[in-house]
Amino acid sequence: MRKNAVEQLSEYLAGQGLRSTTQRDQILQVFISAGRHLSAEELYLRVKKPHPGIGYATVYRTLKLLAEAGLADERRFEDGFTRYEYKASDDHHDHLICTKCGAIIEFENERIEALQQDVARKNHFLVQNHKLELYGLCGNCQKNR
Amino acid sequence: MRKNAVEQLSEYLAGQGLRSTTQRDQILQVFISAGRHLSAEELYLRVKKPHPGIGYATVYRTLKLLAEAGLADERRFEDGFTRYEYKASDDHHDHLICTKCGAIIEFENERIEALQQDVARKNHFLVQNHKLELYGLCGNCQKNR
DNA sequence: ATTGATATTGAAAACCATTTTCAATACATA
DNA sequence: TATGTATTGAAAATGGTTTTCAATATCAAT
Repeated sequence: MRKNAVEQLSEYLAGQGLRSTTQRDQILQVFISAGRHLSAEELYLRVKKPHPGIGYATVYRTLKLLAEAGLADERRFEDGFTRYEYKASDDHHDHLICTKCGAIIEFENERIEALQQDVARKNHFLVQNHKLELYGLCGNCQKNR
Repeated sequence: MRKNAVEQLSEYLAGQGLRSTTQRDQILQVFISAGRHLSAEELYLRVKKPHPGIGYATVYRTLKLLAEAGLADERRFEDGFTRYEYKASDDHHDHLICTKCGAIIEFENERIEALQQDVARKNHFLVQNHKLELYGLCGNCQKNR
């Protein structure tokens, strides 16, 4: 876990006139130490164990907050619910998603990113954000089909 | 409208042991003649005018059917609902989406697609499908900000 | 420290796009 | 033309997410 993630949240909150709370800090810590691509419910279940008092709604609210604060990325794959992942300051990555077993593999590719910028430029478009997902079969699922 | 879209649907239905119905044909025709990236509700409203008897659920059901039949692509952008677009046999394209005015610009880029295949290959992954969306500001919205 | 204003919380209810249910109807095969 | 069943429309249900609301906690000012 990044040393100052909790601080980073505090700063964001202070800057917005919002308040630091123990729940927010606790949720953030569990979020960071948990695996990637968690849904709100998955995080809720993990948070419940060490902090049984925390409610469902607070987890939802905190995840949105973390996204606003730049500490999390919000992603909607095709499985019906929103997943969040902890966002290190500068890494951007995309996803390979197995349609059979649900495995999610991350990748980065600068050349693709560069070509995206070309496309945007040609269309007088200013990119703030992007999303690239390749759906298909992972190595394992190709064998065991 | 492609000459034989209705036929194409009929063939799919027959092949699956399903039935052709006037509603399905009517919805398909409105779907094709309407603009792209329609939500179920938007299509429902357009279908209502010439065919007031058709119900909401039937539009939903037919859109899923068209997707299964290969006549439509189902896409979830970040605005909360599923959008469909008529799928010509072989074109694949991706999207630039304006976060301010909601405009959707389509583009194709073979070099990006080729690089995607490279990434997949390196990860022993077999791509069935992909999705690339660039979110940002369109030319107009950059000016009028 | 104490107070006061108000942001936040947990639980339950509300939301809302989408799906399902169900009785009535329409399609396709014999 | 009759028969079995897929399909329909309307309404209810579903399910992830958001909102409501009274109780509580935070923080700035005292």
